[in-house]
Amino acid sequence: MAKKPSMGRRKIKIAKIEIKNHLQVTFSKRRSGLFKKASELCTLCGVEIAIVVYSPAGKVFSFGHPNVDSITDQFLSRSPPPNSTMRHLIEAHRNASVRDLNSQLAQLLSQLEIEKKRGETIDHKKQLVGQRKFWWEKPIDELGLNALEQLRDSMEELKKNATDQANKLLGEGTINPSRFFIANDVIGMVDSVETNPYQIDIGSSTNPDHVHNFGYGHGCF
Amino acid sequence: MAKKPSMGRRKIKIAKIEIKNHLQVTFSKRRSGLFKKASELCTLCGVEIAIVVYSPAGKVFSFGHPNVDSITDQFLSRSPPPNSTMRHLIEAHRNASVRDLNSQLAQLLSQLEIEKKRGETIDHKKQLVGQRKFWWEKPIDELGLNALEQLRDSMEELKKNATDQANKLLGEGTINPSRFFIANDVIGMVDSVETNPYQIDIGSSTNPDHVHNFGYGHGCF
DNA sequence: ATCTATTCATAACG
DNA sequence: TCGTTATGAATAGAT
Repeated sequence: MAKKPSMGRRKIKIAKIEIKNHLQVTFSKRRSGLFKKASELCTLCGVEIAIVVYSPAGKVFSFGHPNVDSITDQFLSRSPPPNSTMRHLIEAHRNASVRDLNSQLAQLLSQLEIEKKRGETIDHKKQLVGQRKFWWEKPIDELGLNALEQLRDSMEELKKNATDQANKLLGEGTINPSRFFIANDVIGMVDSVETNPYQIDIGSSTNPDHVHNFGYGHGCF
Repeated sequence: MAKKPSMGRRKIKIAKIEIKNHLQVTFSKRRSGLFKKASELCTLCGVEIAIVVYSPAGKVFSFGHPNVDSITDQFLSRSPPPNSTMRHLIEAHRNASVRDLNSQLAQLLSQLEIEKKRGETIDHKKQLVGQRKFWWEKPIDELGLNALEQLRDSMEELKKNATDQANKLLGEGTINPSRFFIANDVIGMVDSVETNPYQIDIGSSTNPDHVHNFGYGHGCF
């Protein structure tokens, strides 16, 4: 056999791939590569990372990692608003217990409100500058916020009770977080929510070191 | 010059680097590498990506969308994908077990992160333009708000499903479900939230003046 | 930060 | 999607 000429890797220009099939392959490969790099960075440097990718098809792929040993707060003093909250949320999430999902959700929603307000502010500026009136704006704003608040409240209550009840049904005298979500040293990857050929192994994180198995599945922070 | 025998790259074990100096260098290098990869993936496949990294020093590094230039505009003018995300989330919620609530929360978190990034991008753009130049670019301005509202709607649905499920669970118990979920304006006493310093006023709805039911929160969601 | 030898990632193909 | 191969890229270690 004279030839096995796989042209091997060839240089490509970084521009949008047009051939759909090709694009799909590349996306898949590079996504894996990216997540792998991220996981390595996590392990090597003990940092916290969150990655979210929206595929062209609208699917969502995400990667997250807990393992936060080094959390200083040089940042806290600098940018107090959303990020610190975020960091807190993530950090807290890693120790999530069933009952705490409640408060975490609350925080999330609070954050949402903040973001929403930011958006409203933008709209408001638009008013000042342009010819936009505020006839529809205010009603909608109030509506949205109010709805949001109610939603938040209800959800908190709901989730609290739901989780409590669920725990009872599951026969948990003592809430043991790790039983459900925790895998502190496990790098979690959340694949697009539906197709999950693989299952994440939550319980047996026997070897924290060699966790390259970001089991495609619901990940934990 | 006779020789420059750098040992060249050597294989390393993927485990936490202890030598701080070394770690810092590696972190820096790999972080940029990661971001570059992300950028390429953005360009090649036209996807949206958000990366947040909390360095061991507590610093925050983030990578938004694409590389600010090429794909940003194109993406911002398009309808945001969050829809499908939430759809999946909601769908997944049907089979939600307590355990899955965790991953869903993670998804929401990620979603929020995206929104925040988007907002920052918008703000940044406004600055560059001079605060009042392109207000006609409504699509861009409204995108964040719109996405947020979609999120809100989706969460309502999520809650609805959650409620159903919770009621189902409670239906097997002795407690009357309606006591917990049927009255949004009567709740107000969520206690598992105060543990968090960043928790904003949970809006216990104790203020009658603010409780308008704009059609969003009647009874259950 | 720069350089080099190597390892790692991956484009094209089956 | 998965495996193979040759090549392009990233980067560990030292300067």
